[in-house]
Amino acid sequence: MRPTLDIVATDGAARLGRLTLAHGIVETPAFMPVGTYGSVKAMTPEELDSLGAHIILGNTFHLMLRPGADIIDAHGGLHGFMNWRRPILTDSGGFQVFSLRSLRKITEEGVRFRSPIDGSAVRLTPEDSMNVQLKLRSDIAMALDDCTPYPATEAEARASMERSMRWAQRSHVHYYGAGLDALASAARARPAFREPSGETWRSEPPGGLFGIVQGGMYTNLRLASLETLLKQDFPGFALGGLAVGETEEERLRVLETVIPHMPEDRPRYLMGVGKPEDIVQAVVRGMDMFDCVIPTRHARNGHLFTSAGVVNIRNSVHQSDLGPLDPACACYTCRNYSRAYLRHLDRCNEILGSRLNTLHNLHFYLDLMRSLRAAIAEGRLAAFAADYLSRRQSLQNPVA
RNA sequence: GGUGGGGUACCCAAGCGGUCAACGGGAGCAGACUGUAAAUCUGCCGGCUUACGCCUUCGAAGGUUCGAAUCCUUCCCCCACCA
Repeated sequence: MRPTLDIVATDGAARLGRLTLAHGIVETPAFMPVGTYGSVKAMTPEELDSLGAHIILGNTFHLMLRPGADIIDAHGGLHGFMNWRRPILTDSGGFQVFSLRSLRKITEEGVRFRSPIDGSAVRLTPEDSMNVQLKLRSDIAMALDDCTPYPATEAEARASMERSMRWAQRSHVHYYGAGLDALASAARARPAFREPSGETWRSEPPGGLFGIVQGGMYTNLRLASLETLLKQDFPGFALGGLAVGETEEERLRVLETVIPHMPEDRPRYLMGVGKPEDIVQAVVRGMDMFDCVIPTRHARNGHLFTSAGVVNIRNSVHQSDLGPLDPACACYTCRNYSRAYLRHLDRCNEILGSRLNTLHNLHFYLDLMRSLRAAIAEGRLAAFAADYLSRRQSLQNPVA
């Protein structure tokens, strides 16, 4: 099913939308928790659902290496494999081109990696990535891109971007050509996955492919990249290669340059971003979708987001604090446990600590998205954002 | 009572004449983390000091030596086995 976006309301450049996907509707602006290995670390699907997650991420590269696309395919796709019935977006492996750059070599054909698991040689071409994503049957697949590192010279950024554009075209041709049709009919012919409980269910066929704008911090390259992608019929567009070390000013300049040229009727996805204030800044400028490991990873590292700023629950000041993490928070963790207990769990390396912290941080992020959507619906986003950003600012630089 | 093995910083533990304020772990304290090789990583971790550096440490007390955590003597503790 092709992803389609209905704009419900706008407020300045910001949009409130309903993104219809094969496995359900996603209200935008949306935050997508990251579940690299077919699991949003420490969370069950039921918990994600109760937190209000409408869509989550999976990763092509890592799932291809382990357990392999065929095992997931045999479960009717990633949905059946991980028991998550709502939409899934899969990253193409493009981020691993960036994050695993010490283990890979780029050629025109694609990327050759040394597997981070066992060191063996792994090939990932745009066609390989599409084949895997089709087998995962994600609602949204991403084109294989070359995520440009920062800093990069203009020549480097241009070469990288142009390669991403050639790969995007190959991704599109393969995904919508032989791939999608073949997979869709193969999926229809295969018996439904039978769960251990006895319940059977058939996952929907793959959904659609998003293109990814690259070009580093060079606005001319960014615009050229978008222009190239627009020549093909992508149902959505992403901005990649951001939040890789650049300044906020540079990132916002790229957003403000590119967004006005993006199709209004297609979802806009800012990949890998970010901190709560980064998301607010991007929503104000017209972005619809976000993902980031920060809420989940930071949770496991004791770094918790609250209405009064960031709390490092490992710090000794919380040792005997009987109060909740955030009195203003309605999440399960804040309603039931003291800071002293959360610190204790962290210090003892108890799994429950990771779970309660993750529950809280994801609640914080998803609640922020609900607030942003409400503000857009009510036409008061500018005031909401100004207030939010100034409050965050003052929390980071307290006036002693 | 006898024989053997030990006592090192908050804990465990290496070191066995100088390059030792003393390897490693752990604990403790702080920091980092943005499409997850991350329940990870980094720094500090005897005292004073921003640092250079200085001072006090390796069961206790003596001794040998230019120099001792390291060698010798005595003593005090702990462990194992034997009586």
